[in-house]
Amino acid sequence: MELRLLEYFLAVCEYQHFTKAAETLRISQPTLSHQIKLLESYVGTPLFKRVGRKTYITQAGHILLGHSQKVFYELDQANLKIKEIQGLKRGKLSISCSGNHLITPSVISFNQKYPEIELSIQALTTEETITGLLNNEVNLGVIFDQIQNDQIDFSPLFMEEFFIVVSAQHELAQLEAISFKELNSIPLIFLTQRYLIRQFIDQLCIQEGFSLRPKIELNSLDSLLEMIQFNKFATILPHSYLESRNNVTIKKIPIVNPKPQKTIGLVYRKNAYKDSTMDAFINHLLQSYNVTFN
Amino acid sequence: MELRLLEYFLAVCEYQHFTKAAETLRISQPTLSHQIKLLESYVGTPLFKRVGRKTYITQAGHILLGHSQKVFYELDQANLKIKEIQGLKRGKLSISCSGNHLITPSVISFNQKYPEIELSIQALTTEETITGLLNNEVNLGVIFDQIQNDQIDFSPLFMEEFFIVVSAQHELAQLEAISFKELNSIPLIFLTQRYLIRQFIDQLCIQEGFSLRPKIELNSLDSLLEMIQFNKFATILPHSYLESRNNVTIKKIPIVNPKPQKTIGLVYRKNAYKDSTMDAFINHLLQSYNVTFN
DNA sequence: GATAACGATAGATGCTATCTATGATTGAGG
DNA sequence: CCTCAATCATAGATAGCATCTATCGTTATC
Repeated sequence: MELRLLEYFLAVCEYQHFTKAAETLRISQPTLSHQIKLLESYVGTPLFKRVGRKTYITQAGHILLGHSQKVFYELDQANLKIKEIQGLKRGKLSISCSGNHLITPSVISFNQKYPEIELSIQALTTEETITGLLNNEVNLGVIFDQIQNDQIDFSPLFMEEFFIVVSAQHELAQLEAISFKELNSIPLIFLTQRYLIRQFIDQLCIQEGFSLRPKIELNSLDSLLEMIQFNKFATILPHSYLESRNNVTIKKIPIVNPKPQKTIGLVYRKNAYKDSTMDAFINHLLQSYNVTFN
Repeated sequence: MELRLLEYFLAVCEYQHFTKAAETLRISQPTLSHQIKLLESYVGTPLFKRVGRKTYITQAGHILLGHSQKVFYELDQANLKIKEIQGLKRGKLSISCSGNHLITPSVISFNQKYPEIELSIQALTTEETITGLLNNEVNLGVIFDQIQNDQIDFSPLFMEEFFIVVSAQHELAQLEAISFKELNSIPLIFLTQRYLIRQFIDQLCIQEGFSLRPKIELNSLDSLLEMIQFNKFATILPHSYLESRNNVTIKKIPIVNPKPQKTIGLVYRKNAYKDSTMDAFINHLLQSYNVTFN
């Protein structure tokens, strides 16, 4: 049975008159009669009582009428909601990032602009983000670069710089800058090797001819920051994270020669259809960091 | 947009696989691809994300999925209810009769047999019943005969006999029978001339050479019965009514020579489609009165 | 790098919704 | 009682579209 038949049916119900209904439907009266007959054969019972010049709806007709109206209501609703998505009045987006701090400001401004769009943000490792993207569990990722996967598109957002971080009472607190090599002799706490930040710094150390030996390894930036407060250790943290935790009791010291920095970028599935929700968020992020966007 | 497209869409959603969906739908894969594309052009946005060998549902697809399921639910419900009507598990019937007493026993037994069918019964004059039938406000009527309307079908149910009725203390209370002519000399109360019973008796009187002059005219059988209790008057009432008001304080006396009687019959619109509800009630009535039914 | 899996595309075909013309029935008016 | 207009049903022709088979392009997998 087809929707067209139900449309015809509703028109006949409205006018209780085949000829008038056919006119409004812009079809010929024989066609309408024929199609209603077809519908009646589908439901197995007459829907109208044709007596003389008048047409009445039968019991079965009344029942079908009610449910047909609901059918069209559902279709209208679906249409409306889809249009809302296209107009950014509705939507969902699942974002994965290597540290919430990377996108927190953008997320807030995006939500102010499009308050009806639901954002789900989770901090995951770069690896987890990629598998999430490939399994379609995640729409977007924000990660450090170095991705070599031809399924994934990468767009640079900004350059992340890494600082030595100590408490204000630490012996190094007054230094203007620290050269990279000095890391070899400073008592450090740092992230575990699962983290791309750690891997990145480790690699730089090898290039500089030594290897990093943190006194303590932890698996969250927040834990590192907390440990710093005991005045004993230094650690290395990304600039954007320090911005998000504007903490006066700590001191950040630039590292020089070489300056460790890394591109932060947006990743999503290559060739994937970007619905308007995703498109809007991507553009918003690029705009936030003054990246030219297409 | 057609329901077929939604069926195809649901199948693809279920399997997330065009070829498998096409197989269960018993159509070819190219047809399915083509039809889904058509649906996507109708809703104005992709419903599936085809990436490599895998197929994912888009946001818009999810929305359409939910509403499509509701659409099919509504259609199922309509179908179910219509089938229930045909199986007499559901239904409505509007009945008009010249006195509820004519069908009370049948109505009760019908309700016991088909408790889910709603009956609306109203006592109206024969004339009102006929216009009700013609205006489609009433499905069935039970009336005294004499109907001359080629729009209406008449099926006899039983023969109604009319009795002289007096209180047990009335001076005529002991008579075995009264001849029709004696009505001329008995102080009577009777229905107004709007009633077919009255018209019928009036006509018989004229045939017998006199005219009826009731001392009081009333417009309900119950009022007549009440008046009788004052021992002063006699009245004429139909047998079926007296059966329904089994009142020991009154006495019914047969009228003879001629015996006034009248066929009670079932009326409904000629050529009208009789749905199963109506058919069941008609057959039930005919059976109740041992009339052969077709 | 060959192969299998899978969806998209192209062109042919058959079903069916649609049309016009006409018939049948009904109701209103002279 | 007859005629005419209104209304829905029927019949046959036609055109549009869903469907098919054959084939291509791309993507994983061994």
